[in-house]
Amino acid sequence: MSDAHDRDSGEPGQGSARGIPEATVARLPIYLRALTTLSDHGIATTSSEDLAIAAGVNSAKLRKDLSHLGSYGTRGVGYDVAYLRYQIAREIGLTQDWPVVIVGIGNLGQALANYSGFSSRGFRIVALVDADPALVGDRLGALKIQPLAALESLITEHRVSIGVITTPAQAAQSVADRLVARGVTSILNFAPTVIAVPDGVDVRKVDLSIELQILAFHEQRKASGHGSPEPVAVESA
Amino acid sequence: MSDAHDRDSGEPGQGSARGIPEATVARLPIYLRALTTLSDHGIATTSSEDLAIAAGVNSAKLRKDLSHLGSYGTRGVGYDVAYLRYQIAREIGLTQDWPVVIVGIGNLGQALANYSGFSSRGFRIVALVDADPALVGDRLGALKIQPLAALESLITEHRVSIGVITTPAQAAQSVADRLVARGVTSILNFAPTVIAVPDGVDVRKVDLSIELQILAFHEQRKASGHGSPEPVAVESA
DNA sequence: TACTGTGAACCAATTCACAGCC
DNA sequence: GGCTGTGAATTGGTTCACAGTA
Repeated sequence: MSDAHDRDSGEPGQGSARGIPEATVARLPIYLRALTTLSDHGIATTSSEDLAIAAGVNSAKLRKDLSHLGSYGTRGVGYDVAYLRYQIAREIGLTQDWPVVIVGIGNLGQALANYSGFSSRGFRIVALVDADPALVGDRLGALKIQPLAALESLITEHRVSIGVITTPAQAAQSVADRLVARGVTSILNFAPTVIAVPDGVDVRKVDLSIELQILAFHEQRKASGHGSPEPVAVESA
Repeated sequence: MSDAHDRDSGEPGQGSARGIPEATVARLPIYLRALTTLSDHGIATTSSEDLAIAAGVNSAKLRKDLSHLGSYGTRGVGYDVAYLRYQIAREIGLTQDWPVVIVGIGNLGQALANYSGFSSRGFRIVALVDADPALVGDRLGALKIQPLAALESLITEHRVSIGVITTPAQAAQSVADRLVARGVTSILNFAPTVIAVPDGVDVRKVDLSIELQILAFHEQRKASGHGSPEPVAVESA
């Protein structure tokens, strides 16, 4: 996948107890979401087959993924929804609280600040920072936008370990440097540029226009009949 | 892993001329962006080594990726920035115009509607649609927000082939069904739910809270010394 | 000489298929 | 009987290392 996100650091060759493959880690949140939905619908038990459908993967992959966490199912029966949900949440680390700072309060930063999907999952946005003096002091929900100069003290004050960068591309590296210098070790980067960080710091990037470009590539292929004129139905959806 | 997106349809076993691996496709937009940056800085020629650094990958991967498109470099010299840029843009399909509709004009939908990164790359947002009567009629840039009932006619009128869903989760499937019924074959889904589509339709999903959860997982690992107490420097950044 | 393009080797992820258990 | 958990097989992707060439 694609995402194919790049994960470079982290001891790859360690044969220790807990070596959950990166591809599995990326799917755990999806399983968690599916389990929450099932739970909301009053479903108490599920099978790998049903859960896989709810998560949009195949059941073999789901079982293999879950097997990396432990044996939380019952052969012949399936999985207890609430129990499995808790185990995955714990594995991801959602049973604790993660203070987050958002740097760059443009349209996207505002959208993220208001996004309920964060707060409902243990992420607490504790500070909003922007370089534009015209924005500083504005309220957004319960938070006031702070000047960029306050970044360092805010990180320390709120013990922030995850930073979100929603600045223009040209500002992103400098913001990343300042986050890292103050001890932030995880960065979610929405700025359309590559940022360099020292080893031990995790960066995930989301580039909205890249996603559209990937779609455009496939769309172009479909438009020009480059082999089979009709989309062939290989496997059912 | 990218992100590890799932790509299911599309003839996988076709031995035709053009079988570009999905992982490569996902990186082409990154190379394109890096080339544009180099070009903006007045750089006319580059090597796989320099371009790889600008794109945040290693040079062997870059060369292998480019080799799938053809031989656009010169041994002993490198790549012509403008030429390679054009070739990649053409491969992705950015030399043509892609009309896009955005459904769901909440915070995120608005952010996307205003995002300049789309328009600058051949994506033209031709319609904004929302189910909330209170929003309908509002202007956003050059566009008026239209009622959900207008979705079908807008798709036809503007020949839309790419749809962006930024609705709440519960509305996403119904919107997807309507898009697909009118001939949309590529969907970018921001709603935090799995949507089912028939074979031949491409869906890419972006879930902002999932990205944070993946970071949280690694952050948790770093916090509890689970093997090596200090982050080990394996390779330089 | 310096750099690309690519077979070969390696590694990660997915899928298959069935043993093991309730 | 029905479902999980997992070795084995397969597929896809990355990295190595060097032959080929301007």
